[in-house]
Amino acid sequence: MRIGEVADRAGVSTRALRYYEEQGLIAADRTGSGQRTYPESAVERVQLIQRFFTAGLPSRTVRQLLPCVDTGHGSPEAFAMMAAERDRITAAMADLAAARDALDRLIDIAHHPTPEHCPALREPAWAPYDAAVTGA
Amino acid sequence: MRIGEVADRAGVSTRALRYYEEQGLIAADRTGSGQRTYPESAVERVQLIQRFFTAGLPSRTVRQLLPCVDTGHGSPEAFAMMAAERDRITAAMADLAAARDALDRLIDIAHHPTPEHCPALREPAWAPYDAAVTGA
DNA sequence: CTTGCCCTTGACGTCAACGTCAGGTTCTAG
DNA sequence: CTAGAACCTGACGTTGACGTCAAGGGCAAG
Repeated sequence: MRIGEVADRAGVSTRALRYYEEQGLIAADRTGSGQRTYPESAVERVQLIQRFFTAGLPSRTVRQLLPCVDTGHGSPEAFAMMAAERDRITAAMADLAAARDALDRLIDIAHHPTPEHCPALREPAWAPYDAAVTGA
Repeated sequence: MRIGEVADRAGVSTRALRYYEEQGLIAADRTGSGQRTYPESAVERVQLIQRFFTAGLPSRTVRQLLPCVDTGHGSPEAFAMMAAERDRITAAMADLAAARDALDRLIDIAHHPTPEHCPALREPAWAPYDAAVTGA
């Protein structure tokens, strides 16, 4: 498969694929004339990379991760990193949930025919998170 | 309150506060000599802004959102935007969950004393998402 | 008055994952 | 053989939320 087909099937641009190669995330064979050639598995690999990028992992981290995908085992540092990223993702999900709750509250408040300028806005319904947890 | 105290209490830099003002997210009174003065409520407001930023909302969107926080009601466009952002956040949470699952699987696979180079890696356990849903 | 910390504006730097353009080569269909 | 698609490398542009440095003004303590 050449780069265009991989791009189409994986839903990314060819520029992205060349960037991935530049970052050491995918390898490509070359034809005699220098054109890249990918195996079928490249499509899935690209989609996995995309999934990690979407989750906020930087390319440097993904680069350390992918060998584990290939070999099926990882160094202790790799484990630590994976665990750390897992925790980071979990925390990010909590942050998203908090923001969505704030939005929901805002939608709810603004949607109700507010009687006398809604006192609920005075309650720090979105603020006490850090104050309560951090306890600073 | 002057800018430094707000920054400390909200857990952001003074640069960030000036940036927020520049983007029309917070207003500040000025003393005769030009120094910014904030009310107590600024701390909560900044924390709310941070929460939205963390959730991936751009400053432009937050700027459209905050008047609804202040007035307690919003235009139909504001409603549409809030709903859209809510959906985007929900989708982002799903993406995070998918990436975390992939990581968990990777951790699980790599942690087990893999017998013969783990065939589970050959199952496209992380890929079929788009393929199955998009149906392309 | 001076030391020193906090404040001001202005402007350039950063980082990541690409987008985009330029200028040239290669493959493919007719 | 020739047009045109697809590919190549190289390099600069983009975006957002700030960081950081420069050069100066303001203000309470001693």
